Amino acid sequence: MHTPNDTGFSGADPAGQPVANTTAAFSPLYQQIKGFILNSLRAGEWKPGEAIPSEMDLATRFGVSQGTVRKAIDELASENLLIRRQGKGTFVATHAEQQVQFRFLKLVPDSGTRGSEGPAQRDIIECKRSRATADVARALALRTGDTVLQARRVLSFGGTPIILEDIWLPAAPFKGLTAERLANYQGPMYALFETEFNVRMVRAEEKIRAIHASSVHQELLNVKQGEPLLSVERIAYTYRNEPMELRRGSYRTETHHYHNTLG
Amino acid sequence: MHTPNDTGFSGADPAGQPVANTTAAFSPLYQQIKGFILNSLRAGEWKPGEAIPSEMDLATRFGVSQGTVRKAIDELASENLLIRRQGKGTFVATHAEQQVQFRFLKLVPDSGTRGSEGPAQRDIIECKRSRATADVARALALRTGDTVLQARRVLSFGGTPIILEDIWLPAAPFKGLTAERLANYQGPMYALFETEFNVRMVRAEEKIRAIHASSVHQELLNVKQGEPLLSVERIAYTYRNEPMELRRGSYRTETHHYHNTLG
DNA sequence: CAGTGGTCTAGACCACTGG
DNA sequence: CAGTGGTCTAGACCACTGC
Repeated sequence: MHTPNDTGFSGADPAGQPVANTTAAFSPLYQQIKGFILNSLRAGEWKPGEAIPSEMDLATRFGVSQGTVRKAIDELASENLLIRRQGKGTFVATHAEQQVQFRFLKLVPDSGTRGSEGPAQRDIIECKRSRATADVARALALRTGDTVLQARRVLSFGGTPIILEDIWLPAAPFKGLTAERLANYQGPMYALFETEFNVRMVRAEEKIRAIHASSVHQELLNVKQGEPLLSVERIAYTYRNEPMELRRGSYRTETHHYHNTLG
Repeated sequence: MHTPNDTGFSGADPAGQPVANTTAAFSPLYQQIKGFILNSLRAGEWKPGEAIPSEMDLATRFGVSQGTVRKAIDELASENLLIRRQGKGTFVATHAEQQVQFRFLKLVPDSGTRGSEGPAQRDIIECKRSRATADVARALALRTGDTVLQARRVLSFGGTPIILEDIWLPAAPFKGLTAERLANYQGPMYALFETEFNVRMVRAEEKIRAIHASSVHQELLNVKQGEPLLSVERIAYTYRNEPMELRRGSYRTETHHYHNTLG
């Protein structure tokens, strides 16, 4: 890395020594740069919302050309980990931005543009410590019986309760999280996780099913038992690809729908 | 385009004459190159599965450097319109590939890897010409009463019927499509559209809801009336962003789920 | 071996932001 | 105005494919 060869390029190991590309898998320089940047992000060297060093700065630091750093940043930006702003710099992505608000909430009003009714009303029903059941433990890569934080909330749009969510979090990284903190925080929950607990969600997987409304749904979503609901189970992952949140949502879909784009 | 300036670069209009970047919106060269390639794709100049000219070829053709063509192709490849194969060339993407089989079918078996049960069994229930209702017309950018092709089919996995789909197509581009053609074709439906009708689907929007099973579902999906089903309404678009297919699916989700990744 | 896409460099200039 | 990201070039060499 610090001793790039002048006669073109060849494979180099992460320690920076150029090596013959014999048995080792070929790894482009920019992938290695990308790895270094990713490690800095994981280590919290640059906080969400902050600017990272300029491309030229990183280029001289790594002993490569600007174009190579650029390609590394390009990929991280396309993965929504960094945000480029011409003339200003490159910034660590954060959930505390308007633009990102709806990347993880796919339920939208039927006819129109989302946000027409303003942000959702959020009501925390409960928040308690409990023990992970087998399925919760598996989802969060914990062991059965490990302590977890469990929260339940209702999201309402235009005064109508639409979403019931049960959320499980591993207790250790979220030490100190209380119902009050959750209830009083203005803004996306993932933004709170970032600022208060240094946990950044970067990706999530959702499994969607159709279910019958239960008595719990009847009570909290004001819907008749037996009515069809969308069941959305989400597992959210951090920089390190660690599962950090399990979320089971029940969505009413009479006036809203889950929107997805296939590309 | 054919007269690039030596002293760096500046804006150039689509006709190829360098212009001062005064009031006109600045458009990078590679975006214009991308536009030219896209137009060739739309015109069917290169068919799905075929190779497009090499980067160097296109570069000399457009009078730009290889890197500029490369950036244009990069974007088209990231949009799944082109596929790069090192050492071989760049190819027009096609639905007749294993890799693309499941980009538009998000329903997967609950526990394991998909395809474990092999490809789905497809049974065409009916295929007829009809008139577009108001909502179908709106979805396909037609006028109410325009002729459409309407098909209904059931997809079964492991012998169990799981999906009921109703499909609407504008009659004009699909002239000659019959139930036999649909029933006898092996492979994805979108591959048939490509090869037989020169219609390539590149993107789709889906709206997902939970609904009650009707008597039709009871009959064709072997599910009790009132059971919850996933309702998936899809509008698929072509190169030109024209809506070309409306598809209303009903998914059983006892053993399968709709899978989605949030990035 | 030639031809393709893939990586990398050095340097130039453009567009945008903010002091 | 300086500093940042964004575009573009010319040329070099590497990795891969297939004849």
